[in-house]
Amino acid sequence: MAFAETFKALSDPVRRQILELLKKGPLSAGDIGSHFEMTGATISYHLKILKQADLIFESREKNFIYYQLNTTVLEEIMLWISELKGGNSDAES
Amino acid sequence: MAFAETFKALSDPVRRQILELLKKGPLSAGDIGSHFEMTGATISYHLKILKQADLIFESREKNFIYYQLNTTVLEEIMLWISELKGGNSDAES
DNA sequence: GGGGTATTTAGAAAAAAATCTAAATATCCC
DNA sequence: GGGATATTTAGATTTTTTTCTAAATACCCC
Repeated sequence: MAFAETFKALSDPVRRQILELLKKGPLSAGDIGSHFEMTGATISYHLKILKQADLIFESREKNFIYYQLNTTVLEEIMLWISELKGGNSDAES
Repeated sequence: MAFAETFKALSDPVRRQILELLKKGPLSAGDIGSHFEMTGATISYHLKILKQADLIFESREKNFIYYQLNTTVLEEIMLWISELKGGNSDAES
């Protein structure tokens, strides 16, 4: 159940910002890092969390690793929130 | 910007479960606590986080404090996720 | 008012997460 | 192969979060 993992991954501002950066297209770890005031190691840590949550995936090319958004998991989150908003749990009248 | 707060609040499994309990209707702090293996103080802590994130609100009655879901903030989260999925940031063709 | 129940607050302890530095891999390209 | 660049891993430290116990509030009802 990677569900909890996804929520955890989304809870950090840096990681959300990374996702927003990737919205515009794939970026290398270095490119991503250049947007933040932290070491590459820390960025790598955040990328690992996002990867484990299935929110991003990587593709290797030349000497770089490019990361891109994986939106499929976001559907699940949307569904959960939607059901929370939706009201009663089983059915409606 | 309570946005980050909301994500943080949603990142904890206990708090998500509390929200799910409240989906069925208002509950007192004690009622909520009876669903978990933790002290009332800890439940109170989680309720405070949820309250600060505007995910729940309380109404006092008799000797009890009843909590209920506030779904308005969830819209914002949905929107954010939706835009992340949606692709380009400003508009569509 | 005063005992009783419900909940919160304060403060400390334990657990988890974020960050750094230094070193390790991995891959490119000459 | 070997130096150069990109990224990750390991381990330690700092910060944040979760949890507990004990005490404090708050409110009810006799």
